[in-house]
Amino acid sequence: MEDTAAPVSPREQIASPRRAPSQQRSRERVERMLAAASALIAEQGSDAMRMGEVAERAGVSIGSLYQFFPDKRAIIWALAERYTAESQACISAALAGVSDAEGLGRAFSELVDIYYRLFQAEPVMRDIWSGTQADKALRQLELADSRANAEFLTAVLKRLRPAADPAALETTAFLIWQMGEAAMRLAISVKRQEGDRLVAAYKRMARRELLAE
Amino acid sequence: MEDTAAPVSPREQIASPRRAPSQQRSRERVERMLAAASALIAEQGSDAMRMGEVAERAGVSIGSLYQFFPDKRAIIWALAERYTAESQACISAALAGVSDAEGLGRAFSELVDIYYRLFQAEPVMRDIWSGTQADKALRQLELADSRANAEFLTAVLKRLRPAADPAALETTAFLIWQMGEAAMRLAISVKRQEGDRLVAAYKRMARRELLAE
DNA sequence: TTAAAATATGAATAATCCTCACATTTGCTA
DNA sequence: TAGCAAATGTGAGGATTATTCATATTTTAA
Repeated sequence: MEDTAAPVSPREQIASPRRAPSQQRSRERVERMLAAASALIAEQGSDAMRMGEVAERAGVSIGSLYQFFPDKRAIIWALAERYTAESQACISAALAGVSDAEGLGRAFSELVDIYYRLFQAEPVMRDIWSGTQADKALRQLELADSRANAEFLTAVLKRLRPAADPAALETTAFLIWQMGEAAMRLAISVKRQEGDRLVAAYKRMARRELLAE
Repeated sequence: MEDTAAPVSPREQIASPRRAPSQQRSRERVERMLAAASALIAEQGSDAMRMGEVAERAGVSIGSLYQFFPDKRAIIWALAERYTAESQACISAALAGVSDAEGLGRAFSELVDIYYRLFQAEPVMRDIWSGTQADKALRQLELADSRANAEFLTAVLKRLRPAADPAALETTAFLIWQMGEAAMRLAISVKRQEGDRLVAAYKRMARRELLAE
């Protein structure tokens, strides 16, 4: 009745990759697909997003959608990748010029504010990073992104505390980063006022850890 | 073609509740269903868990499964509820007798260790709390659980620092708790050694926040 | 001009969740 | 104990949706 001897779970199979659009026409259509997906995720969440609806709203056939995205997750991944690229640039810029403890404190505080506002304003980003735990590929992307972001922080810390154990600084930066994301996620899922207080508390904790010691 | 005027997204509809098993026979069968679900989640994750497979492994028909669980999420919720009940008892016990800062430090440290070991040892628990973001009902359960756990911590803090603003203490406790869960999730998704260091770093940060100030 | 490559299409396939009409078992009362 | 109502058991089939594929069209490049 079932598969006679399936070596892997069907859900784990990796979809065959698709060609990247090479012509102007298809590049535009892919953009429309991503825009449609983004809008639908904002409206209903990525779980409720239907492939047929994405195609319809983008004005393409369902077949065209699958011409460029091997499966549903690939669309979400593509959107996620854009967000990571954007935010990394922003973080890198914010931390690049930091040269003393005071500067770090200020830059970090601003960064948290920016991220918090971003989380509040971007339902798509929120949705994608929420689903991160369920999807291995997405989880890897998020971890890689988090590590990259932590890297910027680590670089600053190494500059400020040359004597400290580099591995410990890396751990600290990575943890602070991940906790920040957790704090944001928590903050947006409770009442606004409590959310603000949670983010403020996180900021205080993180700054204490970053500056002291 | 589509629904003519669907007032709610079909995915958001809440499944009709089911009768609780009242006879000995059915209670045993429900136990078997939960055990089967648990085993399958441990093997493949809750997303890959198939209702048909749960029924088959439990030795019941698919219809019987739906007799007691309105939908797939309900099974996962039932398992989640058991874990929360168990862990709350454990946390309450660990923090109940704390009366001074040193005791809090010790109790908290032990609690983190216990949780970390639990996370490492229980793939089902891990899986369920991971999927928490995607499922509104589960997310609510997790938040409620987290609040309840933070409550124990808050109670201790209020005892130790009667002068402090109670709302601030609550926020602190809640945040520390959620961050702990984030740290655990992170720790188990990286190499063991790095995970250990991350948990240790979290412990240090959290203790500093709990004891100082 | 024309053949090859790229792209477009949507009916058909496949995998699953879940329902429902009907069968069986249990608990209870006369 | 007979007999009935409630509880429980069953699995074929309805419904939804991701994904494929044979085929048609458009673009590129020689």
